Amino acid sequence: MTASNRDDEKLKSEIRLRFHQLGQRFTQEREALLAVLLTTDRALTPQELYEAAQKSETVGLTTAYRIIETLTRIGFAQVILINGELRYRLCSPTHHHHMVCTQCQKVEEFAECQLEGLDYGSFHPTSHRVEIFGLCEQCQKGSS
Amino acid sequence: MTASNRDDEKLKSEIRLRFHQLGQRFTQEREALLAVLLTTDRALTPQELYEAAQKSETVGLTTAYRIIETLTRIGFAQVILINGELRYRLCSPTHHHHMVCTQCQKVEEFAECQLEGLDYGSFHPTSHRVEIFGLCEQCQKGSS
DNA sequence: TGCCTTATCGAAAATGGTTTTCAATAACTA
DNA sequence: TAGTTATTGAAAACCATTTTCGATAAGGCA
Ligand SMILES: [Mn+2]
Ligand SMILES: [Mn+2]
Ligand SMILES: [Zn+2]
Ligand SMILES: [Zn+2]
Repeated sequence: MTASNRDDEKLKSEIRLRFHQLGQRFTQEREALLAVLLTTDRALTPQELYEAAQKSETVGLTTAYRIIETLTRIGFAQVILINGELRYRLCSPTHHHHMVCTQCQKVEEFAECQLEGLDYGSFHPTSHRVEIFGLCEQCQKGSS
Repeated sequence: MTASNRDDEKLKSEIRLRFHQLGQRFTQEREALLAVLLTTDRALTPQELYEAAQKSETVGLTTAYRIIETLTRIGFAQVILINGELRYRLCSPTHHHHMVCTQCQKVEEFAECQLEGLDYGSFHPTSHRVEIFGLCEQCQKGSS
């Protein structure tokens, strides 16, 4: 099963380009970690990312933390709080929001955004976050 | 400056009632901690809650953690992720969302919710979270 | 009111996720 | 290919949160 909602090849080359612009090297370890992030639709903990990447390449947990930090900082990943845990998901850099399965941590993106016309009074908004929590199709069947 | 958006007296008695129903005692420590939460409009870290309560009553940090856990579990407080930190805010138990100042951590509630009519496809939604980040009125002036 | 049961408190220790350190290594450039 | 320098990862440090457990106090009841 391939990850949905994103154009993975496009995203991958965008990330490579950005890394290059920032003078970052494209190491085997980063390649392996990024491959994991590109082929999952779940939001992962750093530990999970580390374990998954381990299957194809020897990577350190520290390196998993580092790539998460970098990707999040430059806007290619987002943190999501699910069941009290911080998890990370590769994201397309366009504006979108998330449907989050609280059972398997699958994250589906959706683009509709209803927040534009709202009245915020004297508050000056700069960004926002919308998360729909629930059960994905698979998890509805599994645990009816 | 008193906390906005909530009817603090009403909220306080609701919490007392709920605590009583659960067989929880209303100790001096909880009184002091709750007083802090009721009189601030900021989302606090456990450490900040502890320090603020300390001014009127001797409280342990552990107790601050415990009341946050309890209030969150029974729906009278919510966790918000601000600048990478988990912060907690007393909340009215009615459905609402948040405008969050990323500078002073002030949280204003708003009730409008545009998410009802959306099409979630095969995803089964159970709850959602909407957060508007930005600058409150004070912080706009202060750091122009 | 005073007693008794038991929830609660908090200091200290344990836990565990995340960050820092630093010497060895590998990626890019010329 | 050689040289420069970003990157790696094991180990240590860090620090927020949880657990432990003996002492304390809340609150129901006689
Ligand atoms: Mn996304
Ligand atoms: Mn609220
Ligand atoms: Zn699921
Ligand atoms: Zn502010």
